[in-house]
Formats: sequence, structure tokens, C-alpha cells
Amino acid sequence: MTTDRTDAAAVAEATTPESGIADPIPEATLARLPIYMRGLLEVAGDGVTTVSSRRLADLSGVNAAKVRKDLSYVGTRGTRGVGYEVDRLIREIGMVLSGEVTPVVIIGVGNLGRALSRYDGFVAGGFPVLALVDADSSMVGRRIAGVIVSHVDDLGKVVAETGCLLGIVATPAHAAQVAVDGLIAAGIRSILNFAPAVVSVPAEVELRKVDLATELQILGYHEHRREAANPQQVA
Amino acid sequence: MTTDRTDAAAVAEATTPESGIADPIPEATLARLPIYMRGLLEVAGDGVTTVSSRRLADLSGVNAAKVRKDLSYVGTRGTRGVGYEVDRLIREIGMVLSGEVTPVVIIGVGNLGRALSRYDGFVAGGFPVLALVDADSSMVGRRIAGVIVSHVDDLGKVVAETGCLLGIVATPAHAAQVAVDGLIAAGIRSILNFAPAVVSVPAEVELRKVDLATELQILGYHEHRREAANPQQVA
DNA sequence: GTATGTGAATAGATTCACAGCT
DNA sequence: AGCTGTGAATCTATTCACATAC
Repeated sequence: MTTDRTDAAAVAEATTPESGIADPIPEATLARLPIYMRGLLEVAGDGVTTVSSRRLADLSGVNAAKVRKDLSYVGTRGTRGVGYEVDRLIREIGMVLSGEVTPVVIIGVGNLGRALSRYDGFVAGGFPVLALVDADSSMVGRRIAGVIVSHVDDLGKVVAETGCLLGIVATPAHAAQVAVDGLIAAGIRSILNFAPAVVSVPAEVELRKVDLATELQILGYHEHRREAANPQQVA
Repeated sequence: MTTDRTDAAAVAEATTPESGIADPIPEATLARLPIYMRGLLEVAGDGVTTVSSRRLADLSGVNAAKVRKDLSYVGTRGTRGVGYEVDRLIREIGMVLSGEVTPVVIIGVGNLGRALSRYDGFVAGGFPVLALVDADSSMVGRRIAGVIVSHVDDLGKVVAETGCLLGIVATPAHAAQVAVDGLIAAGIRSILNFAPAVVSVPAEVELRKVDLATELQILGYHEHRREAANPQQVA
């Protein structure tokens, strides 16, 4: 994707006229923008040039009012009576969502780390995995998805060389804090943690968490509850 | 925040002491219970018998008031001036979170599906993966993490035999809706979707979503934003 | 003194509903 | 007519603050 500052300024205009930085987009909206993006790319592929909030909502599994409010944070303007211009929307949401290619380092190449390093969706979304590190020396030197595994001690060097800006932690729980500390020492300030452990980071570091076991436990609760509610009925 | 369900019965009985079905635990609280559980198991291992909300909060990366309010929903009672009894808390949270072992079927054994089927955290959390299916015949018959892969056409049979109650979708995006429909036809009513696609389900089915690329995009936004804010860093 | 339990206050996200533009 | 843009209303979640109990 191209980065041009003229558009950046246009987006920033939302509420902050002079300072170059736009208002922060609500977390909940942010989480939906990539979904909208997928829908937009889909209809763009079909040659459609405008979408209504209703149509985009259907494609995204949300309601139309939410789409409109979300897009208002992005600073996009649609045309009343018509809808939104697909290409323009793709460009503008793309701008908001990092705009350019952002390389990623994964720490921990066990089952999960390997699966993540091969996950097509990352590179497709502009997040190529350019570095892999592990604490286990027997892993070092292996090639996974085209990337040679380095030792975790060389993390700083590898990050500097590849220019990675995002770090993914895919270690066991007991190694997670050390991994996170290492990433921060290497200059990474945005981290996605897959290890089932609570880790602490300084305030300036952005930490997100994906907790696979917890997801199942939440589902399990609902399943359980439903069974308790109607013990014999199968819809 | 993946699913909205309007459970008329549950809403109607806001304060039911012990008649039939009880608590509608808030979604946000539910998502934290497994985290508390991990902290509790940790301190229990150290022989500690009581915890304060403050201590549990520190272990879980949240604040103490939230812990207390959350625990009030699970119906637990602590002792003022002392704290909560660790064993009892573990037992009660365990009860809420499905209580018993809940087997899982994974549909799609590509990179991600294989990694998930080998993920220790699932079985440790009471969610053993007892069935694997795939649409690719060349995968059928393979043994992964001790489970033989079946063909997706046999999904109904496999689910019935293994008693799986939860389904995980780990297919490519274009196959996700078919996979979900298959799970529902097989009687599964609680689904965790890893495919980067919007899928629709009937209202009685609980659908949660884990979107890996989206997680990175959200991080990317924050990283991007931070760089725009202080442009003196790495180019 | 210490820590729970919970109403009340605050913040955040969703949905409604309608004025206003094309 | 059709559809956006957005204040206002609503629902959900978080945090505060303090009476209450040990």
C-alpha cells in the first residue's frame, strides 16, 4: 500500500484541524474496520463501485447504524441517497490500519509459533513474518516458512536487521514474561501475546492478548447453561 | 463481543435465589474468570489458602474492585477483613465454567488446525480434542495428536460417536460457512471460528470468533499512531 | 485495622430516530 | 424517494467510595 501524506492530512481533519494527529478511534470500532475491509474488497472484486451502510452491514454481520458511526470516526464521507464509494473507503480504512507493510517477529516456534509463521492471513494483511526466534538451540538454524530461526539471545540484532515493529509471543506460559521483556528491550512496543499468562509491560507498550483456552471456556459456559435450561430438547 | 443472544427466560428472572436456572453472568466477567482461575491455581500450588481481591487482581492484571464485582456474580462469598478461600473459589469458578470435561471437534487440519489440535492448553482446560475432520481426502486417516482425521462428510457420525459439544472452525475463509453449517447439522451449537470470514448462524447457536489478522491490524494502528505522534524514532 | 460487598457515579458502546442532503 | 450523519437514549462495563463485617 502507498503512504501519501496528503490523504493522511485529510483523515486527520476529522476533529483536529492543525495538529497532524487524528483523534483516537474507539477500540470497538477499530476491531470492526478489518471486517469492513474484507467486505469491501469482496464487492470491489465484483466490480461494484458504491455500497450503502446497509449492504456493508450485511456483509459484516453488524447493523447499519454501527457501520455509519464507525465510518464517521474514520472521517469518511458518503453521499446521501447513494452510499459510500468503495475504492475510497478501501483506501481510507487502509490508511487508518497502519497504511504500510509492517513486519513481525515471532518468539517461540513450537506448534503454535510455527502455525502462525505459516499463516497466510498475516502476509496478506500486510504483516509479513520476517523473523523467528526461540530459546531452544535445536530449533536455531531451521527454516520455517522461508525464515531461518535465530536464537532468542540475538533478538535485538534480528529485530534491528529486519525492522520488525510488531512482536508475537508464542512461548509456553512460564516463558512469556521473559519473552515480552526481550521484545521490549529489542525496541518492540506493540505485542500480541498468545501465551496463557498475565504479563506486565510499561505503559507505553501496547499489549494485546489472544487466549485460546479462555475462548473455549466462555463457549463452554454458554453450552453448559443452555443444557441446564432445557435438559432434553434438541432444536 | 461476538454474539448477541436474547434469552427471554434468563432476563425475566433477574433475582432468582435458587429456582432452576440462575445467573446470567456478564460477558466481560466471564472472559476474566479463566484468568482468575489461573492465578488461583498458581497460589494454591504455593500452599496459600486465602487471597484478597487485591492480590488476585495483581495476579490477573486488573483492579481489585473489578475482581470483587466479578466474584459477586459467581455467587461467592469472601470473609471481610480476610479475603477469599482459595480452594472454594477454584471449585466455584470451575463449576461456572462448564464444570466437566467438554470434548471438542476441529474442522480443518491445515497449519492452524494441526497446531490447535496439539495445543496443550485445551486438554489442560478440560477441552480435549476428540475429533478432527477435513475436506481433503489426502488428510483422512492421518493421526494428529493421537486422533485419526475423518472426512468432513462423516462429521455427523464422528460427532455422535465422540460426544463433542464444541466445534472449532480452522478452514480457509471460503470454506467457513460450509464448515459452520456442517457443525450445526451435526448438532453442535457452540462454535469457535478462526477463519477470517463473516459467517451466519441461527440465533440459538453461540458463535465466537478469533481473528488473527485483525489482532495484528489493531496493533498496527496503535504502532502507526505512536510513530505519527513522536516522529524521532526509527524510520 | 483490614477487606468485602454493593449502590452510585462514570465511561464506553450500541441502537434509535430523524433531520438534511442528493 | 433513498441514504447518510449524528444527537439523544439505552444498554453494558468499569470504577469509586463507603457502610458493613471480621
